[in-house]
Amino acid sequence: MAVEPLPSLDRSTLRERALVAVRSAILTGRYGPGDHLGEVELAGSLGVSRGTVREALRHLQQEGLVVAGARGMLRVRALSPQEVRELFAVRAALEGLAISELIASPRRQEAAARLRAELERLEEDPDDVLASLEADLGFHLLLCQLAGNSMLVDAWRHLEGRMRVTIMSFGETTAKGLMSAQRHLPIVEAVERGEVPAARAVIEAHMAGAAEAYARPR
Amino acid sequence: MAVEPLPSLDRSTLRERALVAVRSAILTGRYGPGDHLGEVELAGSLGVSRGTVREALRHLQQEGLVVAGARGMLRVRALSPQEVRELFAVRAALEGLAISELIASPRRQEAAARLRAELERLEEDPDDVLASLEADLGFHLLLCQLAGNSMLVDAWRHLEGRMRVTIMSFGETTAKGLMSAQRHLPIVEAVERGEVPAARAVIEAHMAGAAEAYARPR
DNA sequence: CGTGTGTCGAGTGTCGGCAATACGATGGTG
DNA sequence: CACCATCGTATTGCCGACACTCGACACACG
Repeated sequence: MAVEPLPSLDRSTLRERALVAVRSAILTGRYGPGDHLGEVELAGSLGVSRGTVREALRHLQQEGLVVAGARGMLRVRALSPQEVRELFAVRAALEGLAISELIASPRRQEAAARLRAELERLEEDPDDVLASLEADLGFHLLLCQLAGNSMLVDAWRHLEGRMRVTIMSFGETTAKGLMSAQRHLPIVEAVERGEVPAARAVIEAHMAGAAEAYARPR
Repeated sequence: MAVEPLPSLDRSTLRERALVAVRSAILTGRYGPGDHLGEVELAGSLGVSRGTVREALRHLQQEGLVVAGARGMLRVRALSPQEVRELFAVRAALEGLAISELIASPRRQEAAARLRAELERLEEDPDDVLASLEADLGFHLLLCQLAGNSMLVDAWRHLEGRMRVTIMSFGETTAKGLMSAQRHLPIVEAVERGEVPAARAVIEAHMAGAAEAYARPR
């Protein structure tokens, strides 16, 4: 008799799978900024219908990864240096909120410990840019999540895709120094010390540094 | 011969029109929180195909006005008091950024004047709740736009729908005092004076007040 | 009487096709 | 040679139909 409790099946819809497929195709550079994302082409290569791809593309459009060009054709978005700066400014505002809510929470020290643990992922393999990016964004997302504000997390995620294209569109060189554990340590320390204004200043400096790096023309 | 310069035609797609139709149906209370939004029913009453309605619904889902319930069925979202507080906290963070960027800009006084002009709309007809809501949100949106940060505007708009359902779900009574010009005047004055920390404090107080009012159970 | 099974209605998921539109090539014309 | 009408093509907008899943209910069977 079979006692093995059969692994639960993948319940995701085709639309969801198409979404992650197209998103990661963009994020890995398979499609670069400005490239045209044709419904028929994508539907063909993914092996699904146009309608399905369409919904995925609309989702990405709302995510800001894709913009409508002439005749409603969708293309991979290219962020101007100005927009990159704006993006990081908004992130700074959101994460500034996160850090002050975190500090105000009773679980502050526990949260700081979680963040400190997350930092280790940044140290693991500094040469693997992809892993470092995941660790970096993971750290900042965790910061938002620990603040316990679901709307904040949602707003942050709304920016995530644009962050990723921006960072990925740079070569390895730029990203390297920015995603080190050392650069993130002050954030954790600020949480531990619990001084809100100082903590916000740390976040703002962190973001300002990144913004300038990524706003430089390639 | 016709010299009348014929009004330019409506070039919006059916999808866009379906989107605003469904959105305003929700916002005006035609569908209340928890109500089921069936594709077939909507498609029928709007006179369009299911696919078209579907895209509109997905958009609203990303906007946070609609959530997926059992078996993928979409329903109008109901925000908990906790979520309402979170929402206003994020708004405070965003508009805090707006106000400080605005103050830092060289066009500060001109912007303050624009805001002051916008205030008048709030005074026009304090008894018309709908108009007051438009004027209120218009004022805050203008604040973000004047900051000249497109990502900020985008993030703010991402919250807009949820703001509207929250406010509309209250009767006239609650909303009245909150949307007065008098309550918004300190914001303009803070911009004029140009003191960033004070201005942020004003915004935060403004949002905190609104949050507590709308987080009260009905 | 409980349990498992078939059936049915309601809904969403997915698809392929037709229509509309804009763009570019092509060829004709002054 | 410049200009313009025309046609083909690439691409999205929109639709109707079929397939699948789920939950509720009835029903036979032990």
